[in-house]
Amino acid sequence: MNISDAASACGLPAKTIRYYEDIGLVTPGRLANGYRDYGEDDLHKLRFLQRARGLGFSVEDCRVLLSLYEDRNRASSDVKNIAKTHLAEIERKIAELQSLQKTLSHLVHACHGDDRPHCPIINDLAS
Amino acid sequence: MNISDAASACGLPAKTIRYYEDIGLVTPGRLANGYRDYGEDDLHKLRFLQRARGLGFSVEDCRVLLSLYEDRNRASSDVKNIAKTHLAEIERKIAELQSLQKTLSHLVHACHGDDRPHCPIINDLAS
DNA sequence: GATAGACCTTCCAGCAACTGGAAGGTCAAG
DNA sequence: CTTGACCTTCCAGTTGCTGGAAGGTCTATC
Repeated sequence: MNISDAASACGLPAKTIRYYEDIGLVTPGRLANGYRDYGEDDLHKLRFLQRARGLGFSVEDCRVLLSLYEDRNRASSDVKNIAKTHLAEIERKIAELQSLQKTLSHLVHACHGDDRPHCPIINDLAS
Repeated sequence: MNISDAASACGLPAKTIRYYEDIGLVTPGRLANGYRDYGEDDLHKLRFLQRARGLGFSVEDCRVLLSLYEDRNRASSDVKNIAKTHLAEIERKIAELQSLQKTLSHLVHACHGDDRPHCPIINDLAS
């Protein structure tokens, strides 16, 4: 299966699939003409990556998760630890963004938004 | 005032201040020896940038906000629009992260996290 | 006057995770 | 035999810095 069919099969752009090969995540075979040739195993890995990236795991986390995915003797605790760390990071980011949201929505509500120069947002930034 | 004093005065690293000069945000004068020389105006702008970046505005938004800050004939609606757009983006990100958080916390709770290979997290990613 | 150490300068490279585009090879259809 | 749609590699750009190298300058001390 060539790269554009693999792309539609896993939901990743061809460019991204080539990039994943560059960084050693999924290395397909090659046909005589030099074209990449994706087999079932490759497709499974690409779908796995698509899902893991969709859950916000870093590419380096994905590399480790992929090796655990392929390791029949893995310890589920290794997977869980990566996920827990990632979850904690997400929760940290949510809190950070909620704090920004609070500040910004106060400021936005306080600003008249007319054609006059007076602006609580600018005043806050300048303070 | 030289760059490291300006840095302590505005809370930005010297490297960042130089970078802001590179991209044309704050351009201080120069002394005879070539050293940058920050005046009060420069410091006000740097503090403004530090605050605006802290609220998550992009550098390009900051560029516009800075010009509005300096424009005594600005319309507050221009400021408000930028802030509203940014706020909407933050709210979008919060929603996205909360969705990830929900999925991930389900998966993390479902995983025993022991030394056996069975793992709902991996199974979900592979599905 | 020499020297050490703490500044300052510029420029180049790298981070994450792609994405766009150029230049050129290959293949299937009409 | 040409057209168009693939494929290949490689290079550059994105965002917002950050680290480091190589070298100039300033101040204090000996």
